[in-house]
Amino acid sequence: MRISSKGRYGLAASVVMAQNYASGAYITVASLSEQLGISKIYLEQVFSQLKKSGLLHSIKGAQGGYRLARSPAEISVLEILAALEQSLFEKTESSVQQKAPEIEKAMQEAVFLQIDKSVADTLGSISLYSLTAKAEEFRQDQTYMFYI
Amino acid sequence: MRISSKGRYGLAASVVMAQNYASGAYITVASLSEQLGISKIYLEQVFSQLKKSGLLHSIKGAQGGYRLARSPAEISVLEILAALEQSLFEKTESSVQQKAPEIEKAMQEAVFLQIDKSVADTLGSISLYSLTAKAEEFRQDQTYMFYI
DNA sequence: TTCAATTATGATTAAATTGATAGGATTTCT
DNA sequence: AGAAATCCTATCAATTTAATCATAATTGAA
Repeated sequence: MRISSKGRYGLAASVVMAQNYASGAYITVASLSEQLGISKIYLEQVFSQLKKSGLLHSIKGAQGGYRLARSPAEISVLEILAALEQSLFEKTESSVQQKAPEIEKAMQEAVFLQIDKSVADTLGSISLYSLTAKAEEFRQDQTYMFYI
Repeated sequence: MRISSKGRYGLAASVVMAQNYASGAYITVASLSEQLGISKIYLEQVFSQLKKSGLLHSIKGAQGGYRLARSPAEISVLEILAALEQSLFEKTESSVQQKAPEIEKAMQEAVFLQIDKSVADTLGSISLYSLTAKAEEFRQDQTYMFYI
């Protein structure tokens, strides 16, 4: 399934935020942008949305930046993507309501509702913590491969 | 999750095709278009794709039309939507491969692959037959409500 | 108190996708 | 021959997405 750039960038940036969470430091968009190779002004918009959704806390001005509002273990990938991917979570609208309402109802109940449930279930069960832990594993594997 | 018009139309039309499968008749796009209140020329495109995917069989010319290539019990909603919704089944592309390959890998494995799996699982387990049966239930409920 | 660093916000642009229409070519039954 | 269909390709408008730009507001520190 296609996840938009906004979602992918937001997710990747959230992992870096999680890696820095323990330190309590506030991270600037500029440093994330460089670290991940993402346009800074675009990432600003992404962070603005994440903040609006209550996932980030920010401090303005010099020495300011962003910080996760909660611990990575208490943030699910569902929340992050829901804040950024409209189309992934909006309800599928009606198509043949007028002339064939019984088909419309059946599709809604048997198909669209089920997809939404399973996606929400799947994403809701992945914490930002576990995602970050997995990235950490990969990082170490890579280091080994590099030095052998 | 947003399912495009193509997907919704194709699914609804497939239900009608399933309702007619037992009769062995070939159904025209024109009649489906009227029955469902969908633009005929648009539905033609939808059917062209469904045919290309092997879900429909067609006969050209006068008295021609379309027919399901297999019985509704042997067709899953997954196959129908896969034929019509590119974005639902294309792999999510890379975002931060260059600068943070370990985060990219973790997202792919822990998030994107899992969503794809659960969607495919869910949709693969719904047959066109069961969807049609559900529509039939709703139709009967409606009839009762109408005459009481 | 000024300056630089930073978030915050809204407008703008360009490209891609989607939804729909149009026209005609081809096939086949009567 | 003519009508009824599928088939094919091009086009258009609207929407969404990705990215940029400009600028306001806030704040720490020299």
